[in-house]
Amino acid sequence: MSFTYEFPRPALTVDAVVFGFDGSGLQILLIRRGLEPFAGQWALPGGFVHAGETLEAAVRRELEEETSVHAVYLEQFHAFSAIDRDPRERVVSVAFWALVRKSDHRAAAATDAADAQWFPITDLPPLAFDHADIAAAAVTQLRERIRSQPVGFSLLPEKFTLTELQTLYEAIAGESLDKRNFRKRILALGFLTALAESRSSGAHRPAQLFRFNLTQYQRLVRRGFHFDL
Amino acid sequence: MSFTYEFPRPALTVDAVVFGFDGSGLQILLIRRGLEPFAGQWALPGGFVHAGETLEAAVRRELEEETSVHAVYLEQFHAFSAIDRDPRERVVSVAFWALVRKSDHRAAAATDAADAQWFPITDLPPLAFDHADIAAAAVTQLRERIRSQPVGFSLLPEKFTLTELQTLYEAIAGESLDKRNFRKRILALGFLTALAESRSSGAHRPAQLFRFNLTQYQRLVRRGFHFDL
DNA sequence: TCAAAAGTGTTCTTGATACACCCATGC
DNA sequence: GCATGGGTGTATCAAGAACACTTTTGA
Repeated sequence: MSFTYEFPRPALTVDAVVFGFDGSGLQILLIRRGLEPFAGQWALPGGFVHAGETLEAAVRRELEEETSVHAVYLEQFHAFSAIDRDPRERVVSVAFWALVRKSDHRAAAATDAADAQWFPITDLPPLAFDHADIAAAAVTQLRERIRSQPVGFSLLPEKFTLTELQTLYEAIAGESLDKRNFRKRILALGFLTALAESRSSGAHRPAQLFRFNLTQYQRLVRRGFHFDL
Repeated sequence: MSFTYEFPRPALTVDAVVFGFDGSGLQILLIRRGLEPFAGQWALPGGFVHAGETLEAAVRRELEEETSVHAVYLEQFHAFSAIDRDPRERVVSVAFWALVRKSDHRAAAATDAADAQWFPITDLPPLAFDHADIAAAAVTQLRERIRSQPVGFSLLPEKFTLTELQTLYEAIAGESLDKRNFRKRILALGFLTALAESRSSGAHRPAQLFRFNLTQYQRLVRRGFHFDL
């Protein structure tokens, strides 16, 4: 089956910058390319958009095929269209960033099949195509987004401690925060629910567990609520 | 000349939501479609992306061809990919929003060639395709953006009064602002330069003119400055 | 009993808000 | 001299920043 067109069309792909959190730093999921160009190099997961699927469906499919991770949160952020970004032909790529709960995904966490691997954002290998630019843009977006949207929770387990949450925010912001002020502010927002449980992890006082209360958050938003940390 | 591909490819277009300001309200530039589908209906300017041009180049070309306006500011904001958004074939469109100085463009202001026309954002006609969604998304983005980026100045003449600037901010935010507080805040940001001139417009005290000082703004940004009105 | 992380309040400073009158001009 | 929009200051309040010690547990 082949298709004929009047004018040459740019091909359309999607690429995903998948973020994970290992308890101390932010990471990105990369795959090792098998084929030329850039064979053997690390790249973002992604691929061509099929004619019958939306961009988001294409990203989800590619993520499933190439890395078997399930993104909790997925958001489109920019289309990259430099003329020579792919040496083979003209390709425009719509980039997404995604958040994954590594804790939920034993499979994803263990995607050490040598062809998919997590890398700390502070220490990425050389990337194929313009993927380094795409990854950098995604990090910038995530940094901005976390200040005003409750996206961070998609990187943590359902139940988490305030210290874990703070560590995550510090990893994304790239600066350390005052413990008392962080707790005051985040609790004052009113969409964290304290659970009856706590979790002990070593020779010290166990930590109170919390979860993100989505319905409460949505109720606040409907009342015109918005925050800026 | 025709081109053959292995798999059907979604076509790629760009669409532009062009904002202008008439001194009292925000407006969007629309064109009347000549061809089916949606012949005779209003639509956003835009069209197919050629193989040798970036997305931004494609928008600028289409804007020039269809409306002869020159966008001072142009920013990509979202790719729209619903399967059936174009009844003819599969089309993915990358949408941009653009800011135009109507005051500079006698031509653009006079694009009343019946096939391109300004409409107040509060009173848009029915639009072709999913263009109403695209326009709504652009307005949302502009509202958010103006709070933390000095984009508004691209809608005003180079020289403007603080009252004009305030009226613009009020039109975008959709709420009225306190005159003294607005002036205090906007001047405290430190990137407006007071000119030696003033402008009189009727039987009252003439207004001081200002201009946006781009180099000063960039200097501030380099020092980590950011604002949130 | 010691080490290690969890948890907690107050003071001070800064920025946001609310608010009312005089000024310069053209008619 | 009057109507019209331009221009200015202060007092109050709320939110953010700085800062150090006690608690609970396991080893």
